[in-house]
Amino acid sequence: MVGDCIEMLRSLPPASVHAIFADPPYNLQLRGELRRPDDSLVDAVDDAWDRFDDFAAYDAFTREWLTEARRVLRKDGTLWVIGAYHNVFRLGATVQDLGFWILNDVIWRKANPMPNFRGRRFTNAHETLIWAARGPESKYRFNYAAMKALNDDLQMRSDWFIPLCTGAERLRDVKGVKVHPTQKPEALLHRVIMACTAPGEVVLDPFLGSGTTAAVAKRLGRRFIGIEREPIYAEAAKQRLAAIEPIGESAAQTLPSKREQPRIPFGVLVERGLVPAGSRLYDRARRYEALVGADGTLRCGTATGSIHKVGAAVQDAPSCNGWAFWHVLGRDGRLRVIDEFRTEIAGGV
Amino acid sequence: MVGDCIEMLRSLPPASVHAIFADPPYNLQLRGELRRPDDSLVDAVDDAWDRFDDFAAYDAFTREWLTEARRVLRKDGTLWVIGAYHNVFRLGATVQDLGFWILNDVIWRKANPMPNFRGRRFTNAHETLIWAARGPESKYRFNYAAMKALNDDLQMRSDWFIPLCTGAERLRDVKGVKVHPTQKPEALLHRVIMACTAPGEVVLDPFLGSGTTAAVAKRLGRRFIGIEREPIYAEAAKQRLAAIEPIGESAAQTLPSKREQPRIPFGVLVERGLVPAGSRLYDRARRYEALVGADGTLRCGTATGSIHKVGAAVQDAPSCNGWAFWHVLGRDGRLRVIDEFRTEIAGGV
DNA sequence: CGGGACTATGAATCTGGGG
DNA sequence: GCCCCAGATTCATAGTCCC
Repeated sequence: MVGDCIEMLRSLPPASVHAIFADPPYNLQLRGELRRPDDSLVDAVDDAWDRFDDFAAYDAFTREWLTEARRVLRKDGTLWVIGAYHNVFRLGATVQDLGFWILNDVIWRKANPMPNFRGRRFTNAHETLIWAARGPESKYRFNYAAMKALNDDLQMRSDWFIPLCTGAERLRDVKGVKVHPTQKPEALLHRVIMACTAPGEVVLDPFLGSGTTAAVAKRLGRRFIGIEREPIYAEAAKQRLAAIEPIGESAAQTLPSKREQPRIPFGVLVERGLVPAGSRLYDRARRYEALVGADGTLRCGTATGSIHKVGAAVQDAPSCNGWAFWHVLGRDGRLRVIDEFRTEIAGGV
Repeated sequence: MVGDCIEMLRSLPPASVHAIFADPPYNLQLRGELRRPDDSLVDAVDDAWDRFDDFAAYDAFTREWLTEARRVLRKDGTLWVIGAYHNVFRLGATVQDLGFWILNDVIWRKANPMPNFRGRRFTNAHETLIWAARGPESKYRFNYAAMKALNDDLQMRSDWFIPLCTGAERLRDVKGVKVHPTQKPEALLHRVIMACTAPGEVVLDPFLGSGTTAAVAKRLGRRFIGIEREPIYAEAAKQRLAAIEPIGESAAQTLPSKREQPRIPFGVLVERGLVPAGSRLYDRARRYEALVGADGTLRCGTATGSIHKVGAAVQDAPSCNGWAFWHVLGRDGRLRVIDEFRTEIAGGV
């Protein structure tokens, strides 16, 4: 969509998108007035009013588009906002004020940042992303297993090391001039979209710019909505998108976590004779021995109940994952954890 | 000084300190107990000093102490504030509202953060520091050369990799219980104080806690003022300080900073398009063919998982180095082992 | 004394589905 | 909306103990 971000957002139905990625401008034009860029503040007078005015206008704009974004976001959807120290604190505070629930702040560590030429500050080598659910109680999606897989089977951390967008990926006009001043790298959006969406879900970018969000969403088999006010950027994004081929559906899937897999009650193993009623289960150290009941319950001393309940009871622990705690004793004398039987019949229940 | 931060600040003369380091309460909002997967209980920060009724109360408190801090700060002085996503956006916005001029936000990347035990978010692996001058026109001190020297003659970046405060540095009582829940590492304060002060200048910490700021300031030959409300913490800091010897003025203190391992997950090659999602990998004999998923996993027959796990599964082997096992098929029909792509990535991850 | 096994712990807004 | 309960979930260090 080409047009003003807030107007376009208002035209979208409520609770309709699964994820929002927003890269708002920080020296933006408000209602036709051109705001001064930061370095034009040459006035030596320490004029606090003036500064407050600027911040207030920016905050009002932020509040307005974030309010609409929240309306458009599904209950279980999440919001990503990216910014730098000039604006990210105000963004984050407004995100919280509007009722979003921050899940993480994520640091994009730039592999190749621009050095600080005057030697008066630290090299500004990162930007900050805020990841938030619609509210504190939201059942948001987080593709934990996929993120872990993406990071060589270690939990993904909140600091991401990703190069700037350069080379062939950077959109340039016929003269070789870059089309957009702050084109985001596709690798960044790849991680964002893989983290919190499934194939076919809808990703919205209210400040589309050169179209990185839409490009990555399309390639990963997600649907997308992009809003951009400047026709030049919108046209560049359109052309860019036309050349993108989605990867196959299988490759676009996120590794399902155990929680998403079909649940198999222990009783099914008993019914099918994989763990027969009347047989015995043991913990790893063979300190405890439990009798398998025909109804899928265990008995161990005075404790009776589910594999989890009895596992917790014998250990005097608050809870226990019985699938990982209990074992079957094989004929070779080796213990086999009962969780393995579940995967054997994962085909159907 | 032992006493309320705001009252004590009011008692200090205006424009009298060169640098302020502040680690205010984070206003964590924890809802219940949290257990590790092994059922052990996480020791939460549930102290009364960290509880506020709502954002408005926290903001009012922030505004009050920052106002006094600004009054006490010299015109050429700078302010450091540290926080996490719970509070840092509100802190930063207030810093700006009061007229401070943000110079950098700096990321403390934790070498050994606590994992996310429930797998519902990214590992919270960093905290944010805000570095600000008193105003836009301030002639603040930045020891550029010292920072560059501290960083192997490269400009110091805005992301700092520093371990948590553990081991002998961590203050403990006679029972071995940590004295303060959030003691900051001396390495962090070393860099802060070295960056923006000269020997003999005054460093103020309005939330002294266990006294890290004062300890490092004393060792580096800076004068210091510490304010702490809790007598227990104040007493611990006092004892800690008594044992500190200032280093000689000419001493070239080098940090025992640990080099970080440039580990490159396979998923990064996928994100960056070096091995695109949806493409195929082969073993050397081309007996097996695997599909590359967008999350950096492979799919080959029924096997799904990391390059190592799938490599092991197809060979029916206990383990496998996927970097050496899998290859990309080039246009010339030649196989290229994926390990070669790792070396193409500059820097680290 | 070295190495391996085992344990402890760190600013944490840490579950979800069915009845 | 509330209650109940199945069951999913951890990484880097430092310290201790034992062989």
